[in-house]
Amino acid sequence: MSAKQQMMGLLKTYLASFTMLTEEFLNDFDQKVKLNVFEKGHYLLRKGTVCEHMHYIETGCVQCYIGTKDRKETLWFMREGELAIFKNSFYDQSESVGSIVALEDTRVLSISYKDLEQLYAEHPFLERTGRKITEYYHKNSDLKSYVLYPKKPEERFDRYYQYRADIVHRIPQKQLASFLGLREETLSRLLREKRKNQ
Amino acid sequence: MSAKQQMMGLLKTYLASFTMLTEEFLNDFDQKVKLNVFEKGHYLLRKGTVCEHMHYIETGCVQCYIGTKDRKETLWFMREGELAIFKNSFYDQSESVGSIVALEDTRVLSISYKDLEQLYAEHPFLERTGRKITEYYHKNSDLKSYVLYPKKPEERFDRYYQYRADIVHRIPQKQLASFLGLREETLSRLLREKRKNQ
DNA sequence: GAGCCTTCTTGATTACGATCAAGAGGTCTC
DNA sequence: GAGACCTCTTGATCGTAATCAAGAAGGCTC
Repeated sequence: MSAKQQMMGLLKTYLASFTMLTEEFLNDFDQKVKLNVFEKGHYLLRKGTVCEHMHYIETGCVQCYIGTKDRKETLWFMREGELAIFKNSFYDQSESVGSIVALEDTRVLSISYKDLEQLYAEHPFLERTGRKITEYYHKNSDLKSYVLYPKKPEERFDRYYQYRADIVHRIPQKQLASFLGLREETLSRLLREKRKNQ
Repeated sequence: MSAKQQMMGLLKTYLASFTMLTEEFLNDFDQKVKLNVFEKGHYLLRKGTVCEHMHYIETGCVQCYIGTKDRKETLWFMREGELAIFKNSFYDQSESVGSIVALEDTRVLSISYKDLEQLYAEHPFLERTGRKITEYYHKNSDLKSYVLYPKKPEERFDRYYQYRADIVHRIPQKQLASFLGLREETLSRLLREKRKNQ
C-alpha cells in the first residue's frame, strides 16, 4: 500500500462519518487528491498568490499569518487531522493577503478548488458533508477572538491553552506570542511565572 | 400582502441567488418560517437556553455577547439582511453560553433547527445553498480577531470601521467599546480626538 | 415638565506590557 | 568542533490604557 493510500484511509473514514460514499465517488476522489510533503519552513501558500488547494494535514503542523515576516500576526495553527485553507483566498479564488508555512515537516493530502467544485457537481450527496464540515469549522472560528479579548497576557494564554494545549506545547514560543498578540519577552516572563507557581 | 409575505420576498430572492427554488420547497418554507418582532432591549436568545432558531433580520439590529450584563464581551452585531445564530448552541443544539439582544426594534424571520434540518432532508438541493451561505459567514468570521489584534485603540477602531462603518454609526458607544475590547472612557476620548483632527 | 436613569465626557492616578538592549542557550552547517 | 544563526531569557525604562471618580447630557416615564 502506497503512502498516499495509507493516508487516504483516514480521510475517507472521516468523510464516511457524514454520509455513505459511493464507489464512483471514491474513484474520482482518488484521482483528484494529491499527496504533498512540505519541509519545515517551506510554504503551502504565499501572500499574493491564490490559495488553490485545500490541504488535509496528515502529519505535521502549519501556521497561517498576515503581516510581514518580522511582524507576524498569526491567524491560526493547524495540525494533523485538520484542514488548512486561507479562507478568503480559497473560497473566492482571489489573491491571498496571508501565507501558510510549515512549522514542522508536514505531509498533506491536497485537492484543488476546481476539482473540489467538480466533485460537488458530480456527486451532490457530498454537499451535505461539505456543509457539515464548514459548519464545524465555522463553529470553532471564534477561538482567536475569544483569546484576544482579554488584555492580560495570562488570561489570553489560559484561554488558548484550554482548547489547544497540544499546539501550545509543540510551537516555538515566538510564534505562539505572535498568535496571542504578545511580545515574545512578555510570553517568556509569563511562562517563567507559571512554572514557578506550581 | 401580509407583512410576513413582504419580508419573505427578500429572503427568497436571496436564496434564489444560489439555486432554483422549487414550488414544493417554497410551500414548505412558508409554513416553517415565522415572523417575530423583538422590541429594543428584548432578548432573541438567553444564556443558558438552547438557540433553537436561526433569525434572518429584516429590520433592526442585534448584539451577541458573553459575560455578565455589566461586563459584556460583545461577539458581534448583526443588522438587516444578515443572519443571527449563536453558533455553538445552534449547530449542536446545546445550551448557549451567550445571549442575543435587540439594540433596536427588530423584525426577524425565524426558522427552527428542527425545521431547517427537515428542509435539508426533504429538499437536497438546499444543501448547496446551505454550504455556500455557511462558507460566506465562515469567510467573514475573522473580522473580530482582526480587530482585536492591535492593542492601540485607534487601530482597533479603524479596522472595524473599515468593514462595518454603518454599524459603528448606529450602535451605542458603550456597546461598541465592549466589542472593541476598550473601556467606554477610552473610546470616548479616542472619538473626541478623531473629531478634532478633521 | 419634574425626576430618574442611562450614556457620555473629562480629570487624575496607577499598573503593566511594549520597547530597547544585551546576553545565554540551542541547533545547524561546513 | 568552530562559527553563525536563531530562540529564549533577563533587565531597565517609558508610554498609555485601565481604573476610580464625578459631573454633564440625553431619553424615558409618570
